[in-house]
Amino acid sequence: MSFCLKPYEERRTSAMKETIIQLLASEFAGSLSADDIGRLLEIPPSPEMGDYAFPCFTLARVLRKSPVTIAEELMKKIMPNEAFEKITAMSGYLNFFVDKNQFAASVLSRALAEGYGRNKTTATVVVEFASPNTNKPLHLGHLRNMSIGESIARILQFRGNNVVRTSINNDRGVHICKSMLAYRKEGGGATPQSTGKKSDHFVGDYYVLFSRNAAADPSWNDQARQMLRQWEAGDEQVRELWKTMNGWALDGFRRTYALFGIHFDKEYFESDIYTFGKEIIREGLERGVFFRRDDGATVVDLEAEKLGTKVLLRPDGTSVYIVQDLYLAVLKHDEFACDRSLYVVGNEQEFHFSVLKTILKKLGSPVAEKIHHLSYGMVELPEGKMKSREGTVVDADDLINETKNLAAEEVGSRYRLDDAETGQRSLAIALAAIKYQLLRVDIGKTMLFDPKKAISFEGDTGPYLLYSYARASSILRKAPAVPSAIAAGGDFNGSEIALIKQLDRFPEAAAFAGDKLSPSIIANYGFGLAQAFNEFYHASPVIGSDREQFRLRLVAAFRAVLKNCLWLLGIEAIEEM
RNA sequence: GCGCCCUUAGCUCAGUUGGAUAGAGCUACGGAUUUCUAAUCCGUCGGUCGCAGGUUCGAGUCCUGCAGGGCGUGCCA
Repeated sequence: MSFCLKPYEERRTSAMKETIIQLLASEFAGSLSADDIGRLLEIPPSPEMGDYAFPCFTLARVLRKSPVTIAEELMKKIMPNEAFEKITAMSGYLNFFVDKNQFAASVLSRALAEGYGRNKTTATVVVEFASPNTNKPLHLGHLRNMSIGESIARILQFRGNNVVRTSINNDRGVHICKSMLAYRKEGGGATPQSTGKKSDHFVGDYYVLFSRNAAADPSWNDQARQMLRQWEAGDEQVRELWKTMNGWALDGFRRTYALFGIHFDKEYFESDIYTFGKEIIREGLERGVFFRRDDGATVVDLEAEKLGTKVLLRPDGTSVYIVQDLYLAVLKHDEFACDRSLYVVGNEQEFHFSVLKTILKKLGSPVAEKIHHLSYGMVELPEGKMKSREGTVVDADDLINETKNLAAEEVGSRYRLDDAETGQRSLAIALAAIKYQLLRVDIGKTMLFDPKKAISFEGDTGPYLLYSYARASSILRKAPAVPSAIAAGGDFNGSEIALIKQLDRFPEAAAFAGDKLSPSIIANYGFGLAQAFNEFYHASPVIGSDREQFRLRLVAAFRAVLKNCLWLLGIEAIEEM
């Protein structure tokens, strides 16, 4: 099921398209709505064929005429029209050539105005992402998750929503006890401070140590389970150790979040909420949605929904994971009065979320219709899947630091800068490279991440966008003030028109990205925009040209729109590379 | 076994919800810098859109079947 926000109050299409839609809508009053026409309108394969095209094939049946005839008749009816240079009828298509002066003036004034591409819907949306386990440091998979979560949050904000960023820390359970056990047995009192290790990596090392030991001696697994029982019984020493190590893990995560440029409005902890949800269980039993099985377990029958039978409480009365998720879903809804509640979670949990949603639905909860699993695909390496046991996991901090070092080399080979400036630029470039790489692929798809290519700074990459932005900034820095109105019209060259058309498409791209909850739409649009700019840059000198005034405005508009694209991707724009 | 997802150039990916001649980046090769940042730009090479049917004036896009791959199908989280 696709997820859509409320209808848009503001015009979401391009100026050019809107003009054509209105024109055609008055011609087809009754037979075709403005929406229908908007859907049918397309961009011809080449600019020589027109700026927009309207295919007449669907009308052929209704009007009992050939598409060719319809196109020709329409052309005669519409022309002359001051908005168009000409309109031609070609093999069943009606091709529109817009008046470039009017078009350019309209696009530039809109693109330079405040709020270009935004709208005013005011829904509240909760976006939950990151949600790490506190037993090992963040890895590449978390970086995809975090990039998606932050970008989605920003896209929704940009589209007028009130966005709340949350994370649930999975800080209890047997996997947490594993690193605790290894530390207690073999840590020898070492600390992150004493070893100089980043604290979450320090914790992760003991998780690895546990895995190694448990492989040789399976009794380690029993000891971990024993420790979990002690934890649940409130054993003071175990709780103390847990507090300390969780603190280390969380401190480390927060440093990575800060480095990566994300934050949360609210963090939840599994240890706080895992015992709750009894109220939901009681309600379900009362209503006959849940029932008690012979062995004492509390279960819900989802056979009708083809989801099997789900156990909620074990025979001993302890609850399974989904109960706390039910609780948290309701908690977030009550706490933020949200209209939507999104979960950025990997696609391996699709089944879990359909169960969660179905149970809420059976309970008659309004939350059921508001939650949406934003499922994303796994990240694979050239060698295949990442496996923590085999040590093929790409660590988040390591990746950021290595990419930053490579960016610093690139910066250093071009400019003579002090360390602080080099550090700042290379971090921005590295993050742009990583985030863009992770966001350019459709979120639903499994993606391949080649660390060697991730640090490439050429072509379809984050640094390419940054570089384009820096070039535009450089022109504007060196130029006289940008005029507030177009001084020159006249003959537009191909690179100017191509760039203007690309700018005109931004509101459509932003709206579409918001509808589909898809950062890759912004990434791909932004790349196309930067490409159009770089082509313009080579073909059209700005400063000192006889079209300087107009081109300065064009560069300023480009810079503003690209800056928004970068922001929507969670990427910081820098003025100089 | 069953359910969901994926398959487009050598590689990585787009393809605006069914429209004209399927695009980009990387790789390889060849070019562009007295001029606003060459992390750029231009050109060449590269396609049975996994396979087979179907619907349609029109299919990479929708439907069915098949093949290959991934994920799930826990009283784990």
